[in-house]
Amino acid sequence: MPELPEVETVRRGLTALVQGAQVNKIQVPYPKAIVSDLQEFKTALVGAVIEKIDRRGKYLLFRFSNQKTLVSHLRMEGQYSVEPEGDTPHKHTEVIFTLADQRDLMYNDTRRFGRMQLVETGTEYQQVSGLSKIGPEPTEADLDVTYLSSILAKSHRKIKPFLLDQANLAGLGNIYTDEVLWQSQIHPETLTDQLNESEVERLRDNIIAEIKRATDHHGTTVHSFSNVFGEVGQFQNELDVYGRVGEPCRRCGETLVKIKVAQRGTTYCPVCQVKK
DNA sequence: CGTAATGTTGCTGA
DNA sequence: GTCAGCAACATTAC
Repeated sequence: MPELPEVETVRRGLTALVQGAQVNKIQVPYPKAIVSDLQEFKTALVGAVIEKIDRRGKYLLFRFSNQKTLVSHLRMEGQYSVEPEGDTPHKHTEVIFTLADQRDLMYNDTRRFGRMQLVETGTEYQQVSGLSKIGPEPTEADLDVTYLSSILAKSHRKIKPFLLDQANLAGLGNIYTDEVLWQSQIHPETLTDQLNESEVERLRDNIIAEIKRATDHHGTTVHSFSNVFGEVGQFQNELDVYGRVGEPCRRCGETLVKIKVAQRGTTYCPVCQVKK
């Protein structure tokens, strides 16, 4: 479930808890979670200090003192937690970083889809496939309206899969895409080259505002998301369409419907969001 | 039991 | 080259 606001919430929690901590020992009960060489992963990180935790799109970037960067993607249900050293791992604990201050940083993943990759700091944009062609962050500073307008015009896809494609812009997943399209009054199957100038501007502004608002609410918890403190998000109370199929549209009162677009469940208002 | 679920990658064929 | 569709990854919940 983690989209950009959830990953950013995790990043902030990790920063508060483990920035500056040194790794003493690493256990990997689920080796498939490590995409890069497992031995190298362990030997390089033991003794290293977590200097900083960055984020790009839905990727977490742990910056270590020895010029190594641990790239971590939570995919569907990856979670970090910090426990006293030696606490029993959870059923789905995949990686345990024992810290020099007698705590364990655990990575848990019920779906086992999340992946980690260790790279030389600075090479992550070449080394990590998802980062090599990632689009701009959905922020006022980075998501330029001219850029967005130009790639929309060049594409012949439906707007929903276009927005989910991290190469176009980073950070949106199924939930916020449905929300932003409802706010912008755009049908999810609208072809991107059919959007007019004012629709593009509206879409951009809504994307930026929605991601910021969801981050301010510490993300959305619909199935399992919680931050490193085990706390759920607050934004699920603010959702207008996602998870509200059969309920009335908050704008016009019409019953919201759910369809499949590019194999993804998609909820929208058939009155407010009309196909061209 | 069948189906769907939040993400990403890679393949196939049009 | 572009795009849609599908499978795969592995598990849980309804």
